[in-house]
Amino acid sequence: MAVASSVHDAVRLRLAGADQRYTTQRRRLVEILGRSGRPITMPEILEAATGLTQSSAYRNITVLSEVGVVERIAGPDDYGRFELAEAFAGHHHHLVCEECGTVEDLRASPNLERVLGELTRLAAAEQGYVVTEHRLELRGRCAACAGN
Amino acid sequence: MAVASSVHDAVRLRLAGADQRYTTQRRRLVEILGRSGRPITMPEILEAATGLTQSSAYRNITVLSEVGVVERIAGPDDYGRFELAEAFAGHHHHLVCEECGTVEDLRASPNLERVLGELTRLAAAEQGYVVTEHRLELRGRCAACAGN
DNA sequence: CTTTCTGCAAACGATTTGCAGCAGC
DNA sequence: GCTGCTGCAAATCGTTTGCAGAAAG
Repeated sequence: MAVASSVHDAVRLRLAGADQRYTTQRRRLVEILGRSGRPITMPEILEAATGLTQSSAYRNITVLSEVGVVERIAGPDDYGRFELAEAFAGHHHHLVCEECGTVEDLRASPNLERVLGELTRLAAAEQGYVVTEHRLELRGRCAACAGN
Repeated sequence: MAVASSVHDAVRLRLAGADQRYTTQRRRLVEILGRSGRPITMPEILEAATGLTQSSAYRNITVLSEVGVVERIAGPDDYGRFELAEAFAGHHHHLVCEECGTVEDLRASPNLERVLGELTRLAAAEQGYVVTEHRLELRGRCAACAGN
């Protein structure tokens, strides 16, 4: 399943706004992240596409982060995980397998999200917080590991 | 506010179960983490108590993690953050300030917890996960930074 | 006393960066 | 063509580890 060209257009636009170019390598990164459907590590990114240099991949991930196209999250191990930002991948949460370390996406129903958003805003307000985003992390065993 | 001696007793017990000793330095770490009321970085830990060596502090944090007394979470920057595990600090969530990077604790209302429980059940059902724990991360501006 | 800690200094590994040549616009 | 990107190799920095002396039980 390829990434929609509208996504590429939007990315190009964001990059242009920061005087950045949408190069072959950056396009490939967006493709890989968009296809994976879950946050992936740098080793996984490099494995998914030959021809990417590690240092340049890091540099480009950084640039894409700065223009709000990519988000970096911290996994259970030493590796950072990268995914398309919510504006491109949609709002979702994460399931972290404590056994194999994989991180999966989870989409919640609009109903639950609405209640969640409201309650979090309320709770945080008690401590003077202005909440801009919420992210839920569920830890446990993924289907594959729970079967063992 | 000092850490209750019952906590120290429980920690000593857990350590003893792994053939580990409850040394002065480990006790001091538990004190610091227990008093902070929020996850703190290694620099903050070392600043909070003179006489702690960095390498030993890391080693002891690792040991305390292994026996389930300390938990390590990833903050917005390069530093890991450490806190007492839920068994000692109670169930709570995190507020991450996008401006200053500080991480605060947030205790949720029963209402909010109920919604989280529902999301958890949903995840388990849809993707075959066995969820053991949930953690909510709210991003935004802390009271100090929102005032600016 | 024995085993586990501690401190020091050196090692590690993910990520970053300087520099010279290449590619987008 | 100018400017910004790429690849390479070296640097950075939080964290880990080896080893010899100190402390817990």
